[in-house]
Amino acid sequence: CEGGNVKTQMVIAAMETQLSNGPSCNNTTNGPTTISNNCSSPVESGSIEDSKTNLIVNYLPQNMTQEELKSLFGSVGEIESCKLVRDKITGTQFLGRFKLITLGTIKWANIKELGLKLFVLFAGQSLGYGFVNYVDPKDAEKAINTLNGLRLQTKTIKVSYARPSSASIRDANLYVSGLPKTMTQKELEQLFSQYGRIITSRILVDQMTGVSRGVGFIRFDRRIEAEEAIKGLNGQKPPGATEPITVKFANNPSQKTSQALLSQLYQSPNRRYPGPLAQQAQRFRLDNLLNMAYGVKSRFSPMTIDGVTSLAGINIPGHAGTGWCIFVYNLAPDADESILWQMFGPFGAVTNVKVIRDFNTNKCKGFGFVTMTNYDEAAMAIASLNGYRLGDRVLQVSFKTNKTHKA
DNA sequence: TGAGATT
Repeated sequence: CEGGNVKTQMVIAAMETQLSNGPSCNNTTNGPTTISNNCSSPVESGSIEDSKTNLIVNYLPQNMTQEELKSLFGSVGEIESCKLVRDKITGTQFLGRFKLITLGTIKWANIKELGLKLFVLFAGQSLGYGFVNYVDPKDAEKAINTLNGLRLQTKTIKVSYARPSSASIRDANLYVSGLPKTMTQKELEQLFSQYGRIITSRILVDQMTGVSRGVGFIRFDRRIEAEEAIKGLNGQKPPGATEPITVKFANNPSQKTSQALLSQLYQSPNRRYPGPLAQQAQRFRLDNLLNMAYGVKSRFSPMTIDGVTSLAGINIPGHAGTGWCIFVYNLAPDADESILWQMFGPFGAVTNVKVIRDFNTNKCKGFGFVTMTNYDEAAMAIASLNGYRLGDRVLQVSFKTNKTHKA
């Protein structure tokens, strides 16, 4: 993770499993027969004896590794243990005959400069905080004195004693909406401070105008304080406000979006486009995700943030007004339109396909175009079909760019 | 509904 690039390690692990009572492999199932959650409860750690040696370090730079953290804090004294907290496995679910393992925070990622929107799972990436447990309490104290407030890249790290982990200090983050646009962060804190100790607060602003979006976050020290603030402030009008505010617990992003992922994957094209390739389409998605998750070298190319940013220099993908134009490269000389319909149809509405042929031989020149109506379906088709082996060829599939326009 | 404060 160097040079400020956004690294996305994995997108999702989707693992095909042979369930003992599951359908056979060539049986088309249209949906989950069983949904189960195998989330194990987190192991709580920390103890009284650690309270003078164990530190929590917040606001670490995104790309800082555990080794770097250890190196930095090791300069103060001998470290008993050190851990950078990273995104982790969040759940296991069954999707028909597929076992779906979600390995982190799943988000729609907007790649604004490319006009792309991708469904990406951020797994294994730093959550921006960590723990350092010293052997000697004196070193812990020294680390607070010398490293708290240290500037690292764009961040100012915070070093403080970690409390023994317990449920009472977890999930104390609140989402607040309906705030008056004129309300400042300080006023927001004043409003909430009556319910407990505020750790952090934030008001979201419009990126263009800098004007408040009327939405903010309040992180309390303790869960119970957050609960009391919801009771006291949800549906209430702040002083001087004309509208009531909404106060609720902030999303646990990975959980919420896992559901979105499930419905996304389960949005089976089978019903609309019956046929042998329809089943493959879903299979492609899962295989593709599996490969991305495990870094398996295979016929599929992971479509990660990195994969996209590596395309920097290519202009906004081709939106022709009538739909999203997709460039398909490395088709065989005898390829025809029907193969494009078959491959892309299962992913959604296809309005046009074209194989580019040599004028004299009438053989395919190795590439073609597909136009799809809906962005999300086009993106999913690209993510799934890029790297797909068709016969003895590995296809390259991407949004059409200006570079290929003349062809 | 952002970054990232309880492993």
